[in-house]
Amino acid sequence: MTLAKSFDPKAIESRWYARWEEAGYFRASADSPKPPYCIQLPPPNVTGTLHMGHAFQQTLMDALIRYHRMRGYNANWVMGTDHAGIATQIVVERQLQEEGLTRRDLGREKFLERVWRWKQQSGATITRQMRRLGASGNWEYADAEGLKAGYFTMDARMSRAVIEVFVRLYEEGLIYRGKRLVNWDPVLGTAVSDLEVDTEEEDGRIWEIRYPGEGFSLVVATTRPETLLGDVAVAVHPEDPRYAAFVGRTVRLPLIGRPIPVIADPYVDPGFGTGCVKVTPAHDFNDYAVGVRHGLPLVQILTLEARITGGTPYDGLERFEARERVLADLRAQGLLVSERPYRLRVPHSGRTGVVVEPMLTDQWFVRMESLARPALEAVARGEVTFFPEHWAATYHHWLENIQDWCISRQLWWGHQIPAWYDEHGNVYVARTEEEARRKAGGAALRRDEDVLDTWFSSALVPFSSLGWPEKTKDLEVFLPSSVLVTGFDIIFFWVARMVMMTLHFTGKVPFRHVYINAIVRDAEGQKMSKSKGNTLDPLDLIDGITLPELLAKSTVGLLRAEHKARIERYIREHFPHGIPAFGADALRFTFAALASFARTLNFDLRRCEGYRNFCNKLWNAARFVLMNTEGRDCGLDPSAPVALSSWDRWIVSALQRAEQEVAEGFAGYRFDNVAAAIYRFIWDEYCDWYLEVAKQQLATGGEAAQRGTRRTLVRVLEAALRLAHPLIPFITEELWQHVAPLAGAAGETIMLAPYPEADPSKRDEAAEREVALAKEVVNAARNLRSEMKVAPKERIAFWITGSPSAATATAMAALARASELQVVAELPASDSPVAAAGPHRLMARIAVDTRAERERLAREIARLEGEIARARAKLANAAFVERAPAQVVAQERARLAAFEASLAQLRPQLDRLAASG
RNA sequence: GGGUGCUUAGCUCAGCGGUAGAGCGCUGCCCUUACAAGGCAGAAGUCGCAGGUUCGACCCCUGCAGCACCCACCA
Repeated sequence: MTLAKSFDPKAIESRWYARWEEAGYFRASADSPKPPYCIQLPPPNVTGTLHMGHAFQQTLMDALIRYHRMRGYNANWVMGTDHAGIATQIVVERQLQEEGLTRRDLGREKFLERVWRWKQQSGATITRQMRRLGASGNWEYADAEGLKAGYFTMDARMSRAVIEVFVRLYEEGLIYRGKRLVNWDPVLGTAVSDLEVDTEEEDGRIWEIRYPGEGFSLVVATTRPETLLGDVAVAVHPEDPRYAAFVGRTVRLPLIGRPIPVIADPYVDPGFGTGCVKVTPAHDFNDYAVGVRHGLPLVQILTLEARITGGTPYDGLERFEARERVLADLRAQGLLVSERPYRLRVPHSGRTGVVVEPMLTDQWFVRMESLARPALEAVARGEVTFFPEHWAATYHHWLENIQDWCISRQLWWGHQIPAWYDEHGNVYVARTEEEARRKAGGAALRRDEDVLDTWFSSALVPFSSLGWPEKTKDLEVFLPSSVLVTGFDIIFFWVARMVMMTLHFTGKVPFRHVYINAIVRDAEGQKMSKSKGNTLDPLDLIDGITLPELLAKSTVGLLRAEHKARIERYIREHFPHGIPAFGADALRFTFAALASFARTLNFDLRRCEGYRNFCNKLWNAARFVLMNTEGRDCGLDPSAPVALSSWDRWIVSALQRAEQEVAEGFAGYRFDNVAAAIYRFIWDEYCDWYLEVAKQQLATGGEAAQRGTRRTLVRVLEAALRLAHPLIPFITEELWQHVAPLAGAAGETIMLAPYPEADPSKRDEAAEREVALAKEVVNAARNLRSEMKVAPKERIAFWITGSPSAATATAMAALARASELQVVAELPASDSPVAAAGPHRLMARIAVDTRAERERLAREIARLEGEIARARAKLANAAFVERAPAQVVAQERARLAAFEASLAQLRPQLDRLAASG
């Protein structure tokens, strides 16, 4: 069967994934005798869609999984999806909003039904997209819901582990409940953790306000004048002489008239502002600490919706409105001393972007200190290793300064906290309501309404996905997993917490390696964002998309209509013809090629196009090989004589080198090096040199030589396909099916074929040297042809000195279009163009364009003279000769000699041309 | 205020104490029966700046500049 002239990714990809999955190639089991290799997928949001970051990360994971599977490991890629509490709830609430409803209109039960429905309906999207990418995940593993999507963090099994962990931590005193100041998102109406708050610098204002006392007054500086309603003191530094006399006295709170004390606290920086600080313990983290130290009361002046409350004249006003009213009133009363522009840091909710408010509420916390210590030690001891290693410093820094983790969220979508209260407010933490009731002695109980932070369940994934709290064999075999592949943005959210929780509950680290992948940006290094229009959908890169379709999908559902024109402009400029279909393999190869240890990855469509071309190159190379080997003797019969040329031995040797490079690349998570080694081997060596030489060998070689060439062609190609399979699974499978039988390789899929390992015994230094020289001669000949403007098709004869090898002769005929290679002791005295290549001197037997040749020679001579001057200067330096390693000095001498020999040949030729011309 | 990373060809990026590299782009010539998504040849970089170490620095050290990001309670 013959292959199409160019490869069609769509046709190939649709064929293979379903077959692989149905055949069960992705499965792994704890009962396998093979050594385990396990990766936990960072579970994507169940209702989400695949973006470039996912596609990148998953490509690398799949490459690792396929690589190890082929190497004989029991490769288990544990799949799953995350319920993503806040994100998912927001989406569904937005849907309700369009119907004019709120979640409270529905009530908790109905609302949750609605979220589950949305989850069922959209949950397949992202796993379907992952399949398009070729992700060979173990979909059936931990698949409690029977959806072939792995676990879901809220499925029965995972939920059980969450409850168990919560109860145990509570019983150990590591979870506690308390009224604390927490970051509050007034739009979502929930607490968020420190990590979910993004502090941004903004242009704002700072005001100075006078607080009058008896016979004196103090001026405080503030960026939030409305909070003075909740002030309970004015603080000064204990050693500030300006204010020492007033400490212990009282000032009156402007607008309110409440008397508040002047206190001394070292927290105050006397050098900043006026040196007086208003203290609002109920609405500021620092002031809270001050309040605690001084036993000050808490005056709450904001509702959970961030409106003023507390019996002030401003009650009911929204906080920013209240600010303006307070300022106006202060101004009216002459208490506003100054107003200046000011750069300030404003905390925003990572989810809604709204300004968060420190709010005094009852919340659940995890005590982190004792959990953090072992997690630090595990990394310090090298039980967990970061790639690139500098990320360990980030990890350490956070864990060393860790704060208690607020885990309760005032949401409905999530794991409801397993705590019940009796009518007296006593709390009973239990696995079930029954158990709680027993503990409460049968009292009537009410369950805590809050749910857990999504990251709480995520932190348990390394063991909960393996069946914990049962003592399963999976836990023994697949924990710790081999490597975690994830982004640096969730080192705190997820990585550190997994290490802490897994160590605490299993005594094992969750994973041995952490590979921190780069963040995907656009080609110009800009963050991808929908409002810029520079996002790329991995599926569009795979399938292609027309300009109108791209415009339509990029501008649909925009939050701000005014962005539309800008986005359209961006897209028309950057994707004037839409996006061609590159196919999953090209996309994957691009990701791998760009995956160096840099922290950003600028995704360039042109790179993707280049690697699509690479796939096409591979396709056509296979086509050529099949055309020349199918139905012919490929040397499978061991009794038939096989003759191997230096070129045949060389390509096998080069393959070993490539295999070695690939192995090193994978071992160090240098996917860019893996991709480069494969690319270079297939394109630069196999296609550009070996295939061309093979044509010659097949055309002119004897029976045994042809057999040897065919055998080498198919065998090397077959191995190269296996070598490339982890990066480009679809095309390699398609081609392998055709090529493998000719190479004598058996098996129903390349996926399970053994991965090629470098075999030192197949290295052939002699062949490599011979071919290197042959290439040099060919290059020199090609250069002569090109410089002398010989027509590409024209065959010309060459003279050559020295004793060219058979490899050189073959290559000259195949690649330099030499009609004849005449070996001579000395080049004839002729004006014909001359070049030097290693020990050889080469002369093209053509009528010369004297001027062009003189110019060419002069250029070449100048280059040689430059090299010679540099080498001589180096060798003339006594210090260099004495102190540099002998090998380096010898190498320098050899270079000099080679340059001089070449020069000695070219200079007389130039003289001769000068004389004759 | 701490901390991390980056600065190499037009663009995107590798690199290494001993001859500056790749992909894309660019120039010229070729529709040579595997591939024009291709072939061949070629141009192109004082490796951010200034010092230092060294026989030798793009690489190691110090300082500086610029860019990016992370953390942090200065009202």
